[in-house]
Amino acid sequence: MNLITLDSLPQNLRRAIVLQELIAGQRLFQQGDTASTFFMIETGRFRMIRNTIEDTIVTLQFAEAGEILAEAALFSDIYYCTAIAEVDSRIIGYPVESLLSALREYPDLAEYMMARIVRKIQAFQVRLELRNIRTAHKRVLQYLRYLVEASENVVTFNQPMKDIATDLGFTPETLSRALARLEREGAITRSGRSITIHDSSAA
Amino acid sequence: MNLITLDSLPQNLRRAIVLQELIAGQRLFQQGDTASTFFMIETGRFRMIRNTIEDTIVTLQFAEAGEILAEAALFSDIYYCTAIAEVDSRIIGYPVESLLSALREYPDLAEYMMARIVRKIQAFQVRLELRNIRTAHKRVLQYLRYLVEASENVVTFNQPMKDIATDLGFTPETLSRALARLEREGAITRSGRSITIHDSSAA
DNA sequence: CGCATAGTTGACTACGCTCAACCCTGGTGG
DNA sequence: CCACCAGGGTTGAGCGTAGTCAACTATGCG
Repeated sequence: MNLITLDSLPQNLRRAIVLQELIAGQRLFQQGDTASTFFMIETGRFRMIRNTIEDTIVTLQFAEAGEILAEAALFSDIYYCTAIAEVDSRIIGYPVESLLSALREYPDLAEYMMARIVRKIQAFQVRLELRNIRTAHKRVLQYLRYLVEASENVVTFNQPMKDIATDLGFTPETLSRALARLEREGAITRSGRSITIHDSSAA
Repeated sequence: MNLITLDSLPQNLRRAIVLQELIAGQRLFQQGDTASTFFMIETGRFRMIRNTIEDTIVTLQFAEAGEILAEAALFSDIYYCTAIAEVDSRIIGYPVESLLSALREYPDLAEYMMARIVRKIQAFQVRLELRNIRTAHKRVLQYLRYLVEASENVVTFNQPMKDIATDLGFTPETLSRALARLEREGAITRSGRSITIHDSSAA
């Protein structure tokens, strides 16, 4: 949980931050609202959605504990998407003006923030790369490979598989079939909410 | 062309930058190389590719003049993808150490850089949102709407349509059919490399 | 003029989506 | 303790649409 620990923050910023608890289903901010706060998730999970043309709602991403939220708010005056708590969650809010001035004053903080944002770009790049894999079972396998990340070959999900499916750009049915196929072919084995990958080669 | 103009840069950074010319097809850097330089495109266009499992090569994105390249190099020791010049191009290279120390010293520069990176995140988000639109002609139409951006309803392409197709995640054939359908249905009209959109409503 | 490449169009295939039924689990209340 | 219910997950059948392969045209360049 790679947060900026509270006591390492500059005084004036520390005084400005706002802690907030949300229950499942509650909205942190809404698309179109004036953007005055930057967030970091302490516990829980958020779903970022966006209503596009012809009132279809798309899920842009899920943000887990430790991730930053609404980095665009730093340089924009409105939120361009809506954040909904998927489960009970706790977040830290940084008023944009306070944060910006702190970033000017404390190069360490600025560099840390930059690194966080860059990492977020990479996460998007990975997701886009996955979308280029058309066949379901291959995309799913590669997704799992990214998740295990050289640690153990086991990945455990703490969210419903249907959310994994939307994250992958599939319907729950397709994901289910893909996992079944991967298991049948011996690439993975499942037990409960955990999946172990047998061939975790390739980056 | 929103570059950091050379004479507004701090002295030591200005001395460190490296200008480089590449001809079409030349590689700026390669996946796996040690990452020591951050780039900004002055003129031209680059294709970022990545070889993934089973030697399939995917195109992550195209980067145009004015865009930044390899922002991940700032906080990583190797490049995670390969950049190839699509056309003859000119780039500015900033050695990572020089740039990082300049960012610490000059808050304006740091804030500017952060804004650039955040904008890049938003670009990825848009692209991911587009990928959630399954039917080709709808995705293409929405893509065009993002491009026109409230200016005139005309967008002119300076790159082959097959590259637009890969950017959209389609084959050239599918893009061609989608454009033909949109024109047939009266949503757009084409003439040469320009497309005018008649119904540019919706965000 | 000839060649290479991009774009278009057609026919067929393949794979993910949709809709539907069914199973299984966990939680609730009688 | 069991009956019931709701939701997630699985499986099946059929459909729709993008991919694939191929042929053809158009354009630009040597």
